[in-house]
Amino acid sequence: MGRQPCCEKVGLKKGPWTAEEDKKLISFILTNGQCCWRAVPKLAGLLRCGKSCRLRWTNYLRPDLKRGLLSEYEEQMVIDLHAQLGNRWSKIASHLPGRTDNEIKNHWNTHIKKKLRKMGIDPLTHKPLSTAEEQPKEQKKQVPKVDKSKPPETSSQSTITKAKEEDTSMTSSSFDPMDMTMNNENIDGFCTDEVPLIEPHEILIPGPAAPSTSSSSSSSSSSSSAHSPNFLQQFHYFPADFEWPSDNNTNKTDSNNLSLWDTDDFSGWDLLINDDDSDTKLALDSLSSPLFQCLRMGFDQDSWTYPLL
DNA sequence: AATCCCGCCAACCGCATGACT
DNA sequence: TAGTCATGCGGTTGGCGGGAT
Repeated sequence: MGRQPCCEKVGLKKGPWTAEEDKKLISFILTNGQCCWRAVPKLAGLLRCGKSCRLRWTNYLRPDLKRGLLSEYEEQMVIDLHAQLGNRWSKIASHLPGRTDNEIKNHWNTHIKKKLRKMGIDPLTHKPLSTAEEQPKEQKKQVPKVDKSKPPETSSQSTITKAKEEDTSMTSSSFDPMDMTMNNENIDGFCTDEVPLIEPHEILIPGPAAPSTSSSSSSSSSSSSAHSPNFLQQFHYFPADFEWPSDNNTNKTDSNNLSLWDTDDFSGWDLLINDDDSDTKLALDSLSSPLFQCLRMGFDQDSWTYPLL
């Protein structure tokens, strides 16, 4: 009856992930795509349960993640969406490309709540604190899961969520997170800080096309070892005259490094890959590494998954 | 310099839901 | 159809780092 158990609980590792584990997981996902999390730890050689792997990937390792603080615009988005949706973080996150529910939830609890209180707004009801405090506690509860069609009413007019009558429908509304991604580029203060845990050169991608890299793995989770500049260039993935992005808005120490995380998300790669420059296109078309197969085939920004190879 | 306190956030836990046998 | 499992979600926790004393 049923399926096999997800994982043997015995002997599985818990707690913070090491750089070595991250590398294994990234390599595996980039090679095989996201499927069957139960099998991932076994196949990737990890002593973790699939759930842990999934969380680590979705919350921290996904290349399309934005890192760093939320911009004011994003914060406003979160506030507006929270007013409509309550604590449905995944729904809120789905409107903020590159942000995870966990990240938004944390940000809400640590920053936005305080901010709203300071402004005299109750973060639960989104109403002025004086009146909100008169509300019975029960009414302060978030939207019951069973009644998703009736988001809580708010006194404030939301500029964003008006177009999002039904929260669960991303397709029917005129609100388009991809549009937002584009709009963000014009917004002052939009945070593009990327803080990769692992330097890309440390990622091992199995397969004949993947050049062997020196896996100078360190047991410490955040230390990065010295490595040669423009590591991808060594692999002949890019034309020699390809212009490498400068490192203005990252906090990396070595400005010669190119990080896969230098771009906000994969739309940046898409631009690169769809470059009209035929030489570049030709060079990119000849790529055969699993990583670039992923990139060529297009990162699915709707499901936020990589295509299966 | 040592200790304490507090905020942040990655990761875990438990539950709900849907898929599978 | 019932039992079991995979996955996703939201709430909570615990470790770490930085500031205060």
